[in-house]
Amino acid sequence: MRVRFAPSPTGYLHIGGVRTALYNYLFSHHSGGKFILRIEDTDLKRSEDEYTKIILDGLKWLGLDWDEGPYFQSKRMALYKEALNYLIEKDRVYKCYCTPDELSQRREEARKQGCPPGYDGRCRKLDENKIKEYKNSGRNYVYRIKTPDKGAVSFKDIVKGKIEIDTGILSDFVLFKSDGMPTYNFACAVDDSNLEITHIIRGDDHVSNTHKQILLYRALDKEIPEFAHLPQVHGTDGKRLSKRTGAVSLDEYREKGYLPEALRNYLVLLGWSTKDSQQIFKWEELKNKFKLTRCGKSAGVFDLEKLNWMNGKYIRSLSSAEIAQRAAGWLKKEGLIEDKSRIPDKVIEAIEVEKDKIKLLSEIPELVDYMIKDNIIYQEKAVKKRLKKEGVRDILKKVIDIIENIGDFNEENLEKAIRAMCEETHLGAGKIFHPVRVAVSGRMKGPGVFELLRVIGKQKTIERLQYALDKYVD
RNA sequence: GGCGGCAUCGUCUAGCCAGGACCAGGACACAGCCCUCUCAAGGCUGCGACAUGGGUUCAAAUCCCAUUGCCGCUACCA
Repeated sequence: MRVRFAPSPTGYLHIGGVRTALYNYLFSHHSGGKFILRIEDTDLKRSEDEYTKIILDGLKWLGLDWDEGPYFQSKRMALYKEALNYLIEKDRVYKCYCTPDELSQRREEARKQGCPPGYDGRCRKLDENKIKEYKNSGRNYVYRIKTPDKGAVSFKDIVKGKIEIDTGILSDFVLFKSDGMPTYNFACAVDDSNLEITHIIRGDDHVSNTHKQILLYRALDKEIPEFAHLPQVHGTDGKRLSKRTGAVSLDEYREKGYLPEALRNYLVLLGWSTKDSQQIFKWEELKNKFKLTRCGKSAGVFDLEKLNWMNGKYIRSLSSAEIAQRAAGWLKKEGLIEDKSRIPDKVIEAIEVEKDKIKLLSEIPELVDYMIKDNIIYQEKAVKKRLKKEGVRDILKKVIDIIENIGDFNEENLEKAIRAMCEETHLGAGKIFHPVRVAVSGRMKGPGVFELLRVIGKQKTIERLQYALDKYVD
């Protein structure tokens, strides 16, 4: 089995496209087939090498390595011309001299009268004089295919089932543009047949192209592959995912700190499921379990909340050292580490105690920076609520005293000593823990106080307690 | 306008093909409780859906028809 992913290099890798690529990858790996990459860059105006690089990088990052390619349509012109010549020989195409202006004018008129707006086929039978006249007036021409007037084109889609249309409504569409480039449908059909693609898995915005392409396979006397049309990915507005309703490019997710394995897992469930609605899959497991026949038919809304949950779930399953490694870029950017390849234990410890809270790699720095950096910011609200209270002065003083005289500065000793202080002073644990947390971190939220103190260290803990005492406590 | 496709909790979905065990199951989100020094995480409970109308049948989420809504295509874009 041979499948392909065929994006056009238009600037970024669309997240919906990524899901298509994923399904292709999974399908081919499920059955030991080949996953082929083809870049559809026939629209020269919009294609750039830089855009191609974005696609390749993105796929690699996600672990969707291809077995063949990338093939570039712009470099396969000989193939399309050859195919065109075959059709000319067989008299299955003709030159059309109509200008774009004429065409759009006629289209408009047809629509007004409620007729199908397709090409009326008037250049199919031009006499010699007319052709001469057109040539002399310097008109350009395109090649159109002669579509059958009667009959039906039908195919059995793996996800949608049988889809049939009347060929009568298919007008003679363009194969070669006047700039000498093949159209999408033509290049696509020629390539898919040349690359011996057995299963075409793509978005369902291509269903209506399929009939045209089948006509082309027939005209070319080529074997028709299987088709599987995946429902679209929509934004929260129910429309096609757009920048308005959320991030559409893979890079944006990458930059926010989503794990590739989490993104994959989320994406695979957007349109596919197992009988028992399993949520979390190991990569290998996914390759085994994925089946096109279990894909849904209706469009799905991209739900960022669920992605966030899943990302957190995946992050929690990693060791703190691994998390730190993966977050190295963000840590460095915020000045928490100097060298991406050598992450200090302190940073890993800080991540360890805040691990359960991480949803995105990019938010790690703000979660742990106060445990690592020297200067911290005391949040106004926290100070007011926990430090500007009666009795806090005595409590903090006592805590400093305890810590100074503690044996080993570890969680057990700390807890034992401070709990003992609770008993002694008849104060509830919160009465002591809360001010201490704010005094050493400047915040009301964070890890348990004892692990917090351990990570900060004895020296710094005492300094901060003293500082808070001097500066904030009445 | 024409043609095609789709329709189960707010969202992703299971169930539909082979009608009954479905007063519709799971997951995210939300609410409450438990745990607890805070925030999370985790556990438990709750809230919440078969688009509408007809039919077929002893029995319909499931089969048929119609309606509605949404999406896509209708280009010398891909």
